[in-house]
Amino acid sequence: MSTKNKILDAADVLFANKGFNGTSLREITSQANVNLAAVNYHFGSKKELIKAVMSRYMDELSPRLESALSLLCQAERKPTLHEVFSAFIEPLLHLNEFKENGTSTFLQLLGRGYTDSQGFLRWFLTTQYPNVFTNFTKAVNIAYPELSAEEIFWRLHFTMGTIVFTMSSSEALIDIAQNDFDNKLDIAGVIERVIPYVAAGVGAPITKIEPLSLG
Amino acid sequence: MSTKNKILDAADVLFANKGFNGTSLREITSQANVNLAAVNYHFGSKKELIKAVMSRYMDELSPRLESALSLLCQAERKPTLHEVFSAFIEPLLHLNEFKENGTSTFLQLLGRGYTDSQGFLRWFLTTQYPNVFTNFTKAVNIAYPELSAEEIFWRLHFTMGTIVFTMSSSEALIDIAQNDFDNKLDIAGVIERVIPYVAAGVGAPITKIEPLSLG
DNA sequence: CGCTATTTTAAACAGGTGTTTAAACTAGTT
DNA sequence: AACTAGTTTAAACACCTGTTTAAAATAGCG
Repeated sequence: MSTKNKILDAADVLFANKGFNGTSLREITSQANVNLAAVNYHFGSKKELIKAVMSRYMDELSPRLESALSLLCQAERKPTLHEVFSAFIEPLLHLNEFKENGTSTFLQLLGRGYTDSQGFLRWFLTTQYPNVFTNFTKAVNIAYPELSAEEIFWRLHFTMGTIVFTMSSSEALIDIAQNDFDNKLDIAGVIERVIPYVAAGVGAPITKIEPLSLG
Repeated sequence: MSTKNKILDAADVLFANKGFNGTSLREITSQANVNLAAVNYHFGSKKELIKAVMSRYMDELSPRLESALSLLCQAERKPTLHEVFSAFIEPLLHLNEFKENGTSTFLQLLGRGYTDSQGFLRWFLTTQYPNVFTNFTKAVNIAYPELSAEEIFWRLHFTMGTIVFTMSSSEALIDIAQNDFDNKLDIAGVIERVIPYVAAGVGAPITKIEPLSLG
């Protein structure tokens, strides 16, 4: 395997588990059995390495997601919200084929990206892969036309939060759940559970926003 | 103001904005106009300072939340999920009185705590303030008795994710929303919007979990 | 005042960070 | 075999990290 890929693989799991700030280049290079300077030689800087790790996933995910959502939008029958969110399952689980546990690390990394590094990764994703957001918005708009653009904006970000946050701590949560409820489950099981939740959340009836009464 | 409080105030906003790992003691102490060694003198270590910052909020929040939820549980009429989540509003907004911008920083800090520092803060909160979780579970159980304990567990963590994640990036989101939709809003407005979402999510109909079909 | 206990201060500590350098090594090509 | 371009290597760079030290300053009290 090439040095570049060895670095990407090691950085992937370390970033997911310890965050971008929490992972040093020395940890990455020693995990990858590679010289320290190799990161700067092949990627230029740590920041560029972070981008490369994310791009590896996004380049695989983005087109699959786009086609799944546009298929849904072009269908005769209006899709349900549940179907819109289910459209994410196949592209996400496909990441597992091209890399073991790809789904979980990708979603963990996404969560890291939102909280670490003061949002530079959010900037990177929204500018480099804007289609993912616009396609998603379109699909939701078809499934629930009464929702205003602003409501969609907020509810989609709530959904991002639910997914990303859940997945970034999914290992710990699965551990707790298996202890407390004696019920075996994995990432796919968590996804099965979260979809009805976010579908119902996005599909919540529209409530007029009024000033808070703190009775 | 005492040195201890000057440090707590400075650490509060810096931790919220840049994360625990991303904030150095030198940033904190220079922001607080205090000598570097003061942190270790008054708190012992950076880790203890983090705990102190969180405890300041939790000690204020926990009893208010407990009484609000138990009031709801003891009422004759069965509460709705919307009411259960609304019970959080007053205790959360009360944090604003006891410290300026208290609400926003607290939820941001909560978000940091889940992703930074490999979950030591989650351990701290669940062991030091377990009532918050059990009371919440009880209230949801009354409002939606058909939900199994395991389903409640998952949906409450989904809700945590929604809230915490949204609030930890609330500033950025509010900025975007104001640009795109020309609609002034603040933290309270976001809370107004997120409650119908999470109430609908937790109240989603129960779906039999089956093995995924990836057709 | 003088004594004590608490607090503040500047300096140093040992170790970790991302990045750069220049020399060594490894193919591939003529 | 000799030259070249690409890659790897160990060492050093300058800077930042949390923590500790011992001296200086401050406050509280008899």
